[in-house]
Amino acid sequence: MNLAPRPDQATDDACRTPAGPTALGAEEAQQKALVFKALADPNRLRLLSIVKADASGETCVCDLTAPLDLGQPTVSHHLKILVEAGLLRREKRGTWAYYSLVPSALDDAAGILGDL
Amino acid sequence: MNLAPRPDQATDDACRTPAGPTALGAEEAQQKALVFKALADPNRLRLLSIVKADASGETCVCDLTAPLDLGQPTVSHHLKILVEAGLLRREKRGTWAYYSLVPSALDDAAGILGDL
DNA sequence: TGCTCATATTGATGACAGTCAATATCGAGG
DNA sequence: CCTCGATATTGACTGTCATCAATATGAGCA
Repeated sequence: MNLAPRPDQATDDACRTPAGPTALGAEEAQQKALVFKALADPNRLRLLSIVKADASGETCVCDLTAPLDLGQPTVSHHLKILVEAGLLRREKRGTWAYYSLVPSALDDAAGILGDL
Repeated sequence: MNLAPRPDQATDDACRTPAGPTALGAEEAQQKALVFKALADPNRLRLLSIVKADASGETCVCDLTAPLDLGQPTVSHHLKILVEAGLLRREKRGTWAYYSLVPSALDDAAGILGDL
C-alpha cells in the first residue's frame, strides 16, 4: 500500500503513521463502544431522559412503560441494558423497582469523546 | 397501572409524571440516537481516534486500512457511516481520499449527553 | 488508448438487536 | 396459604449490521 508519491503531500512518512502511539487499541475501543451501544437506541435515550427529568431522582418502571409506546417486557429489557452499561442504577423496594441515574456516568461517556 | 399506593412514597401525582415536559420526544430521540449508532462500533471509534491523532489533521484511507484488521471495503463502509453521521469530512484529491474530523462534532455529541 | 492503483459500491452471508406473547418470580395483603 | 399485582425472564421472530469477495469507478500515467 502507498508506495507511489502522493499528489498533494510530502513523500516522507508524516502521513504514513501506522497507528499513532496515541490511537485507540482494539480492546479499549471495544470497551468504550459498549456505552455507545447502550446509547444508540432512541427508546433508551428517552428512558434516560425521563429518569433524569424526574424531580425525585428515582423513577418507577410503571412510569417508564406508558410514555414509551412499548410493552413492559421490552422496557424491562432496555432498562437492563442501561444498567449493565453502568448508566442506570436499580433499586427494588417491595414490589416496585426504582431506577436512577448513576452519578457522572453520562459525563464519563461524554469524556470518552473528548479524549478519543 | 399504578393505582395502589406505593410502599415508600407519597401517593400524589409527583411520581406519576406521564412524560415530563422536559423529556425527550420520539423524533428527537431518534435523531440523537443516530450519532451514537455511528459511535457504537469499536472499529469506528478507532478510525475516529486515528484521524484525530494524526498530526496533519487529514488521514488517507490507505493509512486507515492497515491498523484495523479489516478489508478495504469494510473500512470504506465505516468511513461512509461516520461521514453521514456528520463526524468526519471527506476530501478527495486525485486518486487519494483524505478524511478529517468535523470541528466540534464530537463536542456536539458529548453535549447531547449533557442536556438529555 | 489502455493500464494501474486507490477507493467506492454491490451482493451475499452470518451475527446481533429490538420487539412481543407467554411465563416465571416475588413481595404484599387478605 | 392463596391470590394479586409489579417486574423480570424466556423463546421466537424480524430486521438491521458488520464483514467479505467481487466488481465498478475514476484519476494518473505510459
